[in-house]
Amino acid sequence: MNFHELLLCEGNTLEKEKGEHVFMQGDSDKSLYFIQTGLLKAYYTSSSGKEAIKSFILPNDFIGSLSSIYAGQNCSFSLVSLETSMLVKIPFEKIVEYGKKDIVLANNIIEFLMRLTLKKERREHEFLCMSAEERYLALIESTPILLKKITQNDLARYLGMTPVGLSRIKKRVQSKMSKQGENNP
Amino acid sequence: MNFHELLLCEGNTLEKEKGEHVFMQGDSDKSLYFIQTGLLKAYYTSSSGKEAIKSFILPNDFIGSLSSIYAGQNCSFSLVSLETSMLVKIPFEKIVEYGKKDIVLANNIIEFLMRLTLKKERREHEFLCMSAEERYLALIESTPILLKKITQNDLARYLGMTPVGLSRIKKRVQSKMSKQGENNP
DNA sequence: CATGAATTTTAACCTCGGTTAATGATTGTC
DNA sequence: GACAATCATTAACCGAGGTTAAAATTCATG
Repeated sequence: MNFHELLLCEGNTLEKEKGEHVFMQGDSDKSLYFIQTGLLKAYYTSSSGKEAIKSFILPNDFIGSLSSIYAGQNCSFSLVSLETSMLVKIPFEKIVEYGKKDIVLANNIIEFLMRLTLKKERREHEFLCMSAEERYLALIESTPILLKKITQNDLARYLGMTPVGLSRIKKRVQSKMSKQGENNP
Repeated sequence: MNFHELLLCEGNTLEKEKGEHVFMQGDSDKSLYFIQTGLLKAYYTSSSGKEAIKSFILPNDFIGSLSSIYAGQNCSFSLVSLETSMLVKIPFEKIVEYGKKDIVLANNIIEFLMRLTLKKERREHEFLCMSAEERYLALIESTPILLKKITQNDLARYLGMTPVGLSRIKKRVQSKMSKQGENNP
């Protein structure tokens, strides 16, 4: 059995309208969600009420709170739908259970975790080595599709800055671009 | 077979003196390293020559470059020994090969990857939601042992700031602490 | 112990991005 | 089409931390 087959036989499909939450920070939710269509955002809310966006989740991505699933704590972030989205929900327990019996599935899970780790490493690298402006430029390069679907507000909170800061950076970048376009002496 | 047994039968032990590199950014190295004793640091070097520290590796940790192992690229960071260290090196290919045949090992790998992902998530959370000062305080709480073994320079580069900045923060924190110690009116 | 090298601290100056608040632009809704 | 609501831009001010360079401290090694 592979991951996809497991989803079909053990998963439940659910639909979330724009603005509906799948779970909230502080909840206990030991499920994994597979996104079929739509767009979601995973975000932290700090004690002072500020929002920081962990990730956007696109079709064919998975999402779930590892700290709830694995570390025995509550969800460290909230998950909300930005567009009407179709999800498949599956208890993580089921995955572990089948993974213990089925080696093909176990290797699917390994694949999936490796890809996830690689993604997290890239993000770590960006925060460690790049300025806010560089992170913005890198995102334009790597995921231009996302830019069309999300607000500037959300984009800023994903890049680790405020919407005001991002607006300033955009302006700065544009003026650099136009200078680059001029005939250089 | 479990992870530990695989290391015994397929791994090679090697010793690295302080200052010796295991691999350099840009190399191709598709091995996983298990640290028995000692201390290592994994760090990025930016195009402008600046260093940012990805992680410190302590006994019983694993380290390897996922981008080389898995993404078919070169190592995105360098790995250097900070103290004389004993490592066990194993080609990642071997792990995959055995993981395809042995379900106990496959589940060991899943365990290991989950723990790694959880660690990366915590670090992502710190960069997204905390100031440099808060990250410093959090590290004092969570890993005081590390503070005794590494230089301020390395600590700063791990927290995403300069040694000068860290020195300033330390001073600020100390003055706060001493104020807290006074009799509050 | 003495010397030099590395590490840490301090100071002066500067830049980037946060904060607050006002102003425009867009969007949705009745 | 008018209104509110949300979103984006702009401006003024501020503070955290970067940069550079010098001074102080610690460490290593002959």
